Amino acid sequence: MRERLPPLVKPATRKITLAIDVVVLSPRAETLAVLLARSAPGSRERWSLPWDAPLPGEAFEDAASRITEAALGSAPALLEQVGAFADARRHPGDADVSVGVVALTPPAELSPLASAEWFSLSALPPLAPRHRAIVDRATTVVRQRVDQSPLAFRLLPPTFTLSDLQGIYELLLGRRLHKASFRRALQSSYLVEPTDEWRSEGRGRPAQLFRYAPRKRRGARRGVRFDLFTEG
Amino acid sequence: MRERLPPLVKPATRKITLAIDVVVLSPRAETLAVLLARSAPGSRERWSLPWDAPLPGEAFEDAASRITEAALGSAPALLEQVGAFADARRHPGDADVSVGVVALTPPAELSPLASAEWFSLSALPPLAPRHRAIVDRATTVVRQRVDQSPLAFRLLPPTFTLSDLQGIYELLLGRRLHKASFRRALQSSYLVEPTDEWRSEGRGRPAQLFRYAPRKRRGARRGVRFDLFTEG
DNA sequence: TGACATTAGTGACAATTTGTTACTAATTCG
DNA sequence: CGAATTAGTAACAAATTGTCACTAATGTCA
Repeated sequence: MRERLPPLVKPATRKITLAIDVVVLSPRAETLAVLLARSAPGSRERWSLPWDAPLPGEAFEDAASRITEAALGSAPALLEQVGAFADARRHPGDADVSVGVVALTPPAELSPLASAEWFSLSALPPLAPRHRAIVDRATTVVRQRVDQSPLAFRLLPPTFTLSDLQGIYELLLGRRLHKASFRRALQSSYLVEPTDEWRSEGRGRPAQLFRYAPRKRRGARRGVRFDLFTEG
Repeated sequence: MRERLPPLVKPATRKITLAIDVVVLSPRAETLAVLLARSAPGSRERWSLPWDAPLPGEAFEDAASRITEAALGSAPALLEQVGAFADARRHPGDADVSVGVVALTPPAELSPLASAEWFSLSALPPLAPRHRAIVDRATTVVRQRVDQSPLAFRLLPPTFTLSDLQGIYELLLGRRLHKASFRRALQSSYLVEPTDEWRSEGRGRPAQLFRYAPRKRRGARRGVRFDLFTEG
């Protein structure tokens, strides 16, 4: 019904190519690992993040889930967008713009598909510059969100010991935590509940298994922390 | 020199349109205000976020700065990307994908350009659904970053009183803060330094003016806070 | 002029949270 | 069996944070 008038602001006329690039993270052998896909022969780098163009009408998260499944064999436990990337840095498929997504998945019993392999975050092979930037951004985002969202629980099986959980936090934060303090904080957060199962892991006292089961909490309401530039 | 071989993974072939949509925020009359641009006659909504397609080769931040300047008359003090948006929600220019950017600017003495106007965040006019989503995301991002990055200082003039600063934090956090605690925390953060100027603001004791001048700090190294789902 | 309202800035103490030590418990290994 | 190993916790010390009550410097107005 409404008339078509020339807009004051010019509409977006330029067409560009878009890729979804996924950083799949999983704990593996005491470190965080990234899933990389073998590149086509003749590519400049031998490995790349799993990526693809979104299908028409497909949401970013759906595309990221599909891409992860194609490389890993199963869907990830959590997806989160980490931003759009368009700097001059080269993309393996020469996409003009990339949307970076981080995917978390618990340690897999199964291997990834033949064309993909896990690499420790601290020992990545050469990647296309834009992929390198997306990996860096993804790890930063994960570290920042670790105590505002239940990320850590997505990197564990449905039941886990408190030592397992602490290990994930140490992996993500990159530093050791104190056992008693960690458990006390967890206690007062009402995020987990005990199951009646115990797991005997080789030697030492068996550990009780817990599950992620967040309950209502009295809001904390603290003052400002000015956690600016926390270095060292 | 390297040969061109057909890649295993299909390259991104589909072309799409891209817009940069900017949420310009500024404190205004005791609340946070957003800068909106008057829409072209015949548009479905009368107001929209300032937006445009990026120029060829132009970085997101540069585009956002240019777009802000076109609506506000001056460049913003800080820009931060808040993510890519591609859900079915309608964009005023029918862009397939939007990159949302939040821009912060101190309270302006000057009015924005004739085609733009400030609206309180709590009383926005109807916006295209995708713009609405970008505004919501931008405010969430700003609230989350407020104590990890010097956002608050970008919403103030170069010199300001500690009461001004506390007011910005209260605006951003949406709750009152305690004066003595706020100042003590600020003290130990080494983020501001006093000038030798004082400002008399109507009645009451004059306040000393400070400037943002972050200095080195011993890293805090706290344990995990599990600040999950802090509600109420 | 001088009381008082108003805003800035701070000292001191209480309440709470966090860091740490040192213990007890339950298991495997030899 | 005792030593080694991992889980789990009590108790205290140290640090941080919440709060109150105060002092300071101005404008207002009878």
